Amino acid sequence: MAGEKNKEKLILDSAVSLFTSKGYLATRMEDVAKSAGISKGLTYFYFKNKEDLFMALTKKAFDQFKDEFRDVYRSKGKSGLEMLSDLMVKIVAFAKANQVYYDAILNFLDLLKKYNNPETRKLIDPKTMESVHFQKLLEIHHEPAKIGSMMVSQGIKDGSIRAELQPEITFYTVWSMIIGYEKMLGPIDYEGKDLKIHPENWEPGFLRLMQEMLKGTIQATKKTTVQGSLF
Amino acid sequence: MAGEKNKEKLILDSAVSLFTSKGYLATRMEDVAKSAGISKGLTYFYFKNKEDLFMALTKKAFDQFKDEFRDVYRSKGKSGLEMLSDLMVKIVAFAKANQVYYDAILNFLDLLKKYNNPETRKLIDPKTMESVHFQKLLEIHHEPAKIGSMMVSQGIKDGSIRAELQPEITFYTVWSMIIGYEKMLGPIDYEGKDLKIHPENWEPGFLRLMQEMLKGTIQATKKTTVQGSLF
Amino acid sequence: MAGEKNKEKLILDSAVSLFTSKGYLATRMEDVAKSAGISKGLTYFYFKNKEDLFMALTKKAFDQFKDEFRDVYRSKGKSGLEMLSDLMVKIVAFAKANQVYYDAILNFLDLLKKYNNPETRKLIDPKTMESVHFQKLLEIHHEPAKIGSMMVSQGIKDGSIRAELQPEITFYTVWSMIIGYEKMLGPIDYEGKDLKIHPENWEPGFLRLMQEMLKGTIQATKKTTVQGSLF
Amino acid sequence: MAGEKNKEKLILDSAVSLFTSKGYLATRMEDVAKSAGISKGLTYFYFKNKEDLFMALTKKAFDQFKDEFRDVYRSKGKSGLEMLSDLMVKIVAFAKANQVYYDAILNFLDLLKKYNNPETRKLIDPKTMESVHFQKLLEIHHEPAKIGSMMVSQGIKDGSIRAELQPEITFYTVWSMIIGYEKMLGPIDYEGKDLKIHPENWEPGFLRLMQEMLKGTIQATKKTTVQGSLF
DNA sequence: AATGAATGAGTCTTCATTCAT
DNA sequence: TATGAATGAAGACTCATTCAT
Repeated sequence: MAGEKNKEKLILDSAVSLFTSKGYLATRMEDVAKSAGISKGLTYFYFKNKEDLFMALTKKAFDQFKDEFRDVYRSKGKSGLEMLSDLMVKIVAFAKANQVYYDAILNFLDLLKKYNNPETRKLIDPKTMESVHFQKLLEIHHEPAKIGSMMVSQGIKDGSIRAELQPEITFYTVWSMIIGYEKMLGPIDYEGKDLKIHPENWEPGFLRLMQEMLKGTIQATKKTTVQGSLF
Repeated sequence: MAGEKNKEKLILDSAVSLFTSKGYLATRMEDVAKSAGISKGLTYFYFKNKEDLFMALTKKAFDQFKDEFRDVYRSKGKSGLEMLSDLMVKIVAFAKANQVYYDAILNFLDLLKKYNNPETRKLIDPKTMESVHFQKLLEIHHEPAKIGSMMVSQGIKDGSIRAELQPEITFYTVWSMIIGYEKMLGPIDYEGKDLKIHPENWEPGFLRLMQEMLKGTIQATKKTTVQGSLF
Repeated sequence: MAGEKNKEKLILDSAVSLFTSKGYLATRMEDVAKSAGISKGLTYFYFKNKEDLFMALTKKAFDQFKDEFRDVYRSKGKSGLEMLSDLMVKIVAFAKANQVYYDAILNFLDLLKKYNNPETRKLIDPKTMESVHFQKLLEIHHEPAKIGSMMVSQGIKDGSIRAELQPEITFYTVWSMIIGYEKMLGPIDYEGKDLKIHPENWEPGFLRLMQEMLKGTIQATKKTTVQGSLF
Repeated sequence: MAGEKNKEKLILDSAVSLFTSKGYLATRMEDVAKSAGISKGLTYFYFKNKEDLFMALTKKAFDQFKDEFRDVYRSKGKSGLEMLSDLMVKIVAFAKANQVYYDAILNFLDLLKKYNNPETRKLIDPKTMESVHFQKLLEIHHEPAKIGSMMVSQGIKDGSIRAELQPEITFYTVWSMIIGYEKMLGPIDYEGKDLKIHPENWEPGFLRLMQEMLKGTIQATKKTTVQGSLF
């Protein structure tokens, strides 16, 4: 159709779509090609192999993820805590709206853990290691976190976040909480016999804990609450 | 004879060992059989298929996970917060010592998320759905969380944890933080240009945040700290 | 049909048949399997890969080749020169009757040349190097030559071959001549404008040269000629 | 311009270089193009396909091979046997210095054998048959042999080679011996348990046999030996 | 003459799973 | 229970070749 512009993007988009509906493993390169309206061979012209394609997708995921961070950081007239709260909302929304991207990011974090441990580095697929996009990711993956940390710094400066907190550590803690939260949605959604927890019940509690963790002195008066719903 | 149950255990142990060293995908059923010293065919006598084997492994992981919870809960003379703190240490240690089990548990949480969403339930491998062990897991997976919640209740009762916290929600929040923490160890280990964070730096901050989240009134005087190192 | 005895042999025979009619490259593993009446997978059960199958075939070729040598060497009442002459006839006949085997042997000689040169050894397909049959061939390939050399020794002892000749060197020279002869049949068969050479013309001259090369003192009287036609 | 023929030569040279280092099969047309500094498409402008390129290369090999023959034949003041001896040295040197060319020549001889046999002619790749260069080769391939035969005739005339030998037959026999010699270098290099033969040992014996095969009456007095080393 | 994106037939290879014994 | 030969669907990847520009 109208998609003659960028073959690379076309392939990537097809991959996202197919990974979403069938999963990475169940998606064959030929499916991707067909869905993109091109030949199988051309897919290999643009991406060295399936892993490389997935790493390219992951790279795109990180870029987009970073954009979300940037958008929040650029918003005027917000305190650091408000930005951080907004960011949390955005991240959760991003995870919901772009499952494949979000999973790709989490998968990359796992890769990173293996990569950083000499013992486990060899477990990483050589194809992955050789991917240019993987190498690029190694360079840029911390960028979102960097922006997130800047939000915390901002919060400390404007008094919305406790002064004694260390920006990077604080941001990573928040992010890790969100990641855990996302993972936890599985069991939380479960209708156990004795344990009746639903996201709707968890949400406010989770949020309150998080905010109290961060709140600085100003908060007592201004009484900031998260804008929009996290969930 | 007494041999049956042993064979099953033998297979499972072999699987754990191989999944650890090569990963689930790279491990072939034949490898498992060979490592267990039995024939390929017999593996299929004890486990319907590879997915079923993995679900059995996951079940075992949950059992062992639950034992850790129980052990902590049984310890005498500890406040709720102390138990929770001990539990955190135990979980992190468990994750480190039993990577495959821990990954299996996280994988099950992902499955659960898909399972609970009618839209995504169909993405679950039919082999998984048919597994007896998967069905069993659906019944018992909340047990660890149940014990964890009891610790929070205990903490509220003994004043070590804020009274206004809801036990289940609080426990899941704590657990989700630990899960996120684990996931985050990948990027945290990274030596970025501007962002110099290492697990050793993150640890204390993460812990403090967590404890302050929970601390009740007693704490001011008793000054509880986590026993042992989380990491 | 009746071929239920030895699958390995069945596959090998199918391979020979197909390599003969289509060539090694043009023959797909699936063809071999189909021709053998088995599944593609089973072919890989018996042979690691296509190269391995080819090396197994080469091994068989050498075995059979060696048998020809042994048969000649065992023949009673023959002088060394007569045995050597018989052998030449046999080799040429073998080459004609078992083209694939003969080509496999020549191919192995090429491999050997590469293998013995550290500079070119890396040009050998890793699959070939890893083949058990290739390793076996490295051990046994000289056996035919050993028997051939024994024939020369015999000839020197019985006076049918010049005493000053060195057995191994002489045998290898003879064998190399046969190999060259075989290779040369291509152009010799050609109807050039100026050069009218046909195998029938070449044959006697080639033979005479060869025999004169070897003849000892006894020959003058006994007037031995090659039994049967070389060609 | 003068560029056309240069491009063709450029491609051919690149092909030789790559075939030498990686082999024909492992060399992709794209590699050849890249190495020649041109586009893949242009390669197909100059050569119909990969086979055609290889046949062009073979043609060049024959031309160069023939030049070697001519050079020897032109040398003044040499007897026929001396020329033939010189030629042998040259051929072996050529094989060593231009492996790809030499292999291409041998490959052509195999093709010729198939071509001359109606049964096997159909086994030749149609691409090869259609190649202009292959057709040309059919016409000119005997030229080196023609010159070689003239050397033998010369030797017979000047008494350095036995009068009873037939020139063509004799030359082909000599050539075939050299071909066989080359092929045999593989196993000869092998350190067998019982068979300790090395090229250095084989050389003199091989040469002596060859010379005695040819020597005429004059030789007894003149005592010609091969000039330079064959190996 | 020259480019290089695009094609797609062609093949090897893997491995979970079955089943006759 | 136990074996392991046998199956066959599935899929990644290559590369000679074409052709619009």
